[in-house]
Amino acid sequence: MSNPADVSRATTLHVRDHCLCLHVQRAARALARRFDEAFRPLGLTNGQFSLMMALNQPEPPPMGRIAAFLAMDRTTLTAALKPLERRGLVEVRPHPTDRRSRVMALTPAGRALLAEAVPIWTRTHREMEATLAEGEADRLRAALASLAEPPRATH
Amino acid sequence: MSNPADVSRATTLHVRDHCLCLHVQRAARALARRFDEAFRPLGLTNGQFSLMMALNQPEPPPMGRIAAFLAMDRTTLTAALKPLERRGLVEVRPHPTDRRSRVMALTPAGRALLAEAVPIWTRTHREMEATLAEGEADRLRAALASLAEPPRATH
DNA sequence: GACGGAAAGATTGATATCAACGTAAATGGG
DNA sequence: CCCATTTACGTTGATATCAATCTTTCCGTC
Repeated sequence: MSNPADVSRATTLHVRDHCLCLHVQRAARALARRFDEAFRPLGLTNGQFSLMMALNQPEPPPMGRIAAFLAMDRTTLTAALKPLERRGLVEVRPHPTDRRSRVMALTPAGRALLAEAVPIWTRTHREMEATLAEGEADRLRAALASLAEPPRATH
Repeated sequence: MSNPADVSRATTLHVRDHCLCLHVQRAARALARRFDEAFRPLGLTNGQFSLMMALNQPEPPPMGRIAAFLAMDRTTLTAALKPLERRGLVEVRPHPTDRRSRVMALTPAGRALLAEAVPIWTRTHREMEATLAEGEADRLRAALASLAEPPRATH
């Protein structure tokens, strides 16, 4: 039944308990569900909220910059914009000078919906942060940010 | 142009810098890409690796237990099994006594592929953990685990 | 100005994710 | 034993995610 080449029980348990990738994916799914549920009355997901918040700036940003900020593929951003455009919350326009590029901006309806979403975020985030020890949130953010950075070249 | 009801610049920046959900999603995407790339020679994704590792136990577990462990929807697990079944890495069988339930088990080919994947995980994980300060990984895992827990009822 | 490489996105195809709804089986109370 | 409830999954439809590949445009060099 058991082959000597198989992964041992001890190794299995070690990986399960220590894999940061698994821990992060698990937390990502749980948090996504929780915020999705909170935003549901507005018809927004956590990802749509974060994207719209990233677009809420004076100068309409190009797609590449936002994709990098969200650490997502450019093509994922293209797809994520579709439902928001359909609902008239976001507008995509050609870049004024660079014809390769496109810039994104919230519409008035988008800004209005975002304003409704912020109190929900505040409440949900406060509840969530309450499960963490004092000062733990800051440390957590810092650690996640360093993990999200692309691997440094070793030279 | 600017409506008094709009979300202020200060609020926008606060949410962007503090939202744990965003930080976790970002790290999740970055880590997923990194492990996916490492496992690519084997044709595995990080999620498939974690799932197979979770199945690598003496008793074939039922779907619900694994879905809970991975903090994912049961239907997501159903979908995730499809490619692994097609490749003959995992087998799904009816539960021996409970006819509602189904249990999953690695095939010999699945166990063999998992054995190839473990050294890749070890190397990649070591590189990744190196970007964290001493003891930071343990704290990070603990914080993520508490975030991944379902919100406690307040009574 | 032509040309070659780099940059910015789009499209396609595969998998991942979950809510909503539906089905079947176990379970507990009468 | 019967029925209502709970439990365990599946299916469908929508969105999310990324690699691979392609097109268009910009920029620097000659």
